[in-house]
Amino acid sequence: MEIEKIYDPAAAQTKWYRYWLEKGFFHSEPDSREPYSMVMPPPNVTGVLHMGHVLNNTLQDVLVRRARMQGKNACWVPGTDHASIATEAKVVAMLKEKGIKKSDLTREEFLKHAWEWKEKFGGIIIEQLKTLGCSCDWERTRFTMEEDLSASVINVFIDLYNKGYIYRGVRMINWDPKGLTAVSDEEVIYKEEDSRLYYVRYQIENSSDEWITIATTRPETILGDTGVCVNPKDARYQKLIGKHAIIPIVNRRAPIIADEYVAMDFGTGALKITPAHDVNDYNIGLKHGLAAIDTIAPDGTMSKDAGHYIGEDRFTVREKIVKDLEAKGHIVRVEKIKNKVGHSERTDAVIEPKLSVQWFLKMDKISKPALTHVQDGTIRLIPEKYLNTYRHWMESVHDWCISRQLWWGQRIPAWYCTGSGTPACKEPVVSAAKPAACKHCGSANFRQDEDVLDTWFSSWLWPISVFDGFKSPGNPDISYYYPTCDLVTAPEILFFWVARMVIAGYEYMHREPFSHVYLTGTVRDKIGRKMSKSLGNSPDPLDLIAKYGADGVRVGILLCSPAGNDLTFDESLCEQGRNFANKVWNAFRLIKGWKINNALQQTELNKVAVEWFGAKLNQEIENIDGLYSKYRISEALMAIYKLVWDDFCSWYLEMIKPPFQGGEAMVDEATYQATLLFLETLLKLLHPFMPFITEEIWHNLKERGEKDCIIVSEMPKATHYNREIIETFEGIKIHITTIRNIRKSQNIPFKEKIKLYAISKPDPVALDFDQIVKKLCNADELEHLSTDELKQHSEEFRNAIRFTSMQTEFYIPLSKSIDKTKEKEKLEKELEYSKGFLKSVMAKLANERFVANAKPEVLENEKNKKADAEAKIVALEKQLSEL
RNA sequence: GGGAGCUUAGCUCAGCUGGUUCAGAGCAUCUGCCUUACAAGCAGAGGGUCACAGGUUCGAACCCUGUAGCUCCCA
Repeated sequence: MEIEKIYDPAAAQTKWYRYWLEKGFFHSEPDSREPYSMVMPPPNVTGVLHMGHVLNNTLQDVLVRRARMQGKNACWVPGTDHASIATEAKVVAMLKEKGIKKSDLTREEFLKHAWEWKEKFGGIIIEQLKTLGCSCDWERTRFTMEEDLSASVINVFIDLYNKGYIYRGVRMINWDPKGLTAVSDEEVIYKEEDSRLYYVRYQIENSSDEWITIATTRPETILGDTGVCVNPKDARYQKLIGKHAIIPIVNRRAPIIADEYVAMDFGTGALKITPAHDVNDYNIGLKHGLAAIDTIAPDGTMSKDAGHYIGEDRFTVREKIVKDLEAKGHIVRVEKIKNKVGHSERTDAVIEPKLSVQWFLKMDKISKPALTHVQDGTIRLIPEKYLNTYRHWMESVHDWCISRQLWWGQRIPAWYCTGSGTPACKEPVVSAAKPAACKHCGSANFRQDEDVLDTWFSSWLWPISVFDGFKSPGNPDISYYYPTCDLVTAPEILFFWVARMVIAGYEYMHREPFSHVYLTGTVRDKIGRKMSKSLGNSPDPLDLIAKYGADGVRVGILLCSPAGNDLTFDESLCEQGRNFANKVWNAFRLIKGWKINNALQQTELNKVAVEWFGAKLNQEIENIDGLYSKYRISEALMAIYKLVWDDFCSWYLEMIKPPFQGGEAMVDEATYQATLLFLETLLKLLHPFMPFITEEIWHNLKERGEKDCIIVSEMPKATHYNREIIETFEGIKIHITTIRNIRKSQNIPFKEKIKLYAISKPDPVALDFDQIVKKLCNADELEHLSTDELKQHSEEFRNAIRFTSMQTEFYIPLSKSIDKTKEKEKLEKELEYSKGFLKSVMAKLANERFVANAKPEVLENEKNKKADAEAKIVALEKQLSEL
């Protein structure tokens, strides 16, 4: 059977993914083995696969496949997140296209549309992950809004409310006028923008021409001003403190107060106070008892309370009010300024600070264990540099605003009595079901809180809820899989999600939810921009997979992803991955083409080659294990890459490659079996990174039983190995490279056989490699001569090229005369370098303080360097004189 | 405004306790090869004032101080 010269990944991908699923290799049930569990950061139901997911999920798949092969009971739980704001926005947009307005629908009708949307599009990303090769336990796929998980969310809310952690209060919140919802602090993105700073003068009450000038970037908020504040130390305003200013347009009298908060050097040093629309103003207002007038409606237009420009958008009003103020002589001047403006992460609308009644989770007490257990190493952040950031946040954590003015999500289980009622009836009743009767007035009429909970309020329970830890505490799954082992996620959501999962883990399981948090970098394009849909600078992963194969894409993304560092992704990396797959394929093709000849004895050459690669393989397994333990995944991949390509293909296979004779390549049994075992070992090491091609070759190598798959094979472990042979071969490699170099510089074609003579004290281990040197240098002879014997060859060596490699002198007799000038130049250059090197070593050794202070090993080393350099100089000088 | 981090070859990055694992890897580049596994390949080679300026030290990519540029987080 002819094997294709170029590996075609497409067929193998569908074939093996289906096979793995059929055999249930991804599925896990608790048993006596050590568990390895991991929860997938649930992607949004609105999402389609992007490069960030590719990176994140490839890493997880590598970890989980390796764990599975190490004999652990591996369980990777996938799922999706309902993403309140994003999904609701999508559904609203979809309805709008159909000509339906959300406001025309009842809550139930809207939710029906939302669920339909979710059923239709919500699974896309999950299917895409399969293309990538993710070995998730799909039977355990969860969704944050499914019935059980929603029940857990509601119960946790009630529990925390009863514990006194959840409260309802009026707070300054970040209002998204486009999404018509509150968003958390973490969902506000500050962008630097070109703005204007308007200097506006307010007349002092009862004065004819006395003014105070304030500076503001938001003149439209003047309508809500209830005070003017100056620094108490500011000499300019001493006489005004305690007086009143008249707010223009609205003609409201507002007290001039003094507070340390005001910076004297910003603007005019006088600050207008709008308690309803600025968080700092709000705090000052509270302190000084100023009224808060809410002048901006939820949709970002001026409200009735503004009294002017009612119903007009805040940005239109900004232009208008400036004109009106100017007309009335209030504008003193206008400056250009750069300031940071908050935008909604979801809708990009400019955030409006707004007073609002919201639900909050008190964070001070509940978050304590989440800090201590990250600091004490129970939970390890990788890379560690995030510890600082984490601590900083946890030490200054704010209460978490958990209500959202949306319909898509878990509705807050709070009920308000609508009976005639006493004032006490206004207090909400928190319970999963509608209360039977009001405790205060006996009414049976209640309305439920309109708001839903923040999506993170459900995903923070994820590592517990996916194992039904709330629904049935202590069930076999939760007892076996919790705490999970690794969590792989992006640093952007360290606080949104990771920290909160830790909090929930300690609150409800009294244990960490995971022991390691691997934080990936951000995927950026070639010029350093974050890859995003809006920029259109992200390739479609599915296109990449079609072009380079899933294995190629996996290798491509991992090659450039050191933990926690951003990665600049370039398509050429996938090409490199594809090329590597092809290399592996061809190594297999070569070996597969050999015929075993039982009449053949294993040659000395093959025996040495097998011995060397066996040692090298074990050394690298040890190395790779070390890299994994430090979560240096891309380095582990590179180590395997080099092991396969350089050591196995370029060195080992070239050593043992049998010649073609009579159309067949014959190899002895022992070498063949050893090589096969090496290849299998390499495939296993490679499997977590390149699952498809390794499984394909695995089954092509020999007939396998139904369940004899590489995915469940045993990961190779390092055994004791011969370090000496590796070291010796490193020297031999240098000889070979030097000889190849000489060939090239002398224009000796590789096909032409050469004779080699070496003058050295033969090293028994090195001698074993003689056959290999001959083969790889295409020499038909390699003779070791003593200095005396050398003399006998003097005639023959008259026209020989002579060179030194690692203190061994070599001679290659040539048929034609050699190019002496070129050779001389090269030797002189080398001599010059060696002399310079010796000089630097001598200088060190002549330095008394160095000799006195340096460690003995270091000193010894310098002495060796000196001896080596001196010997080399002698040899080079001799060669030069002979030329 | 406050904090954290980064700057090493053309590109992306390693570089642990200051000293032979110290200036490295992969890619790209250049040169020669269509050699019976692979041109998606083989064999070689050339690339760096370790951001800059000081300091500590016998010795600095590594430690200290300052400067510049970049990134992220928080307000």
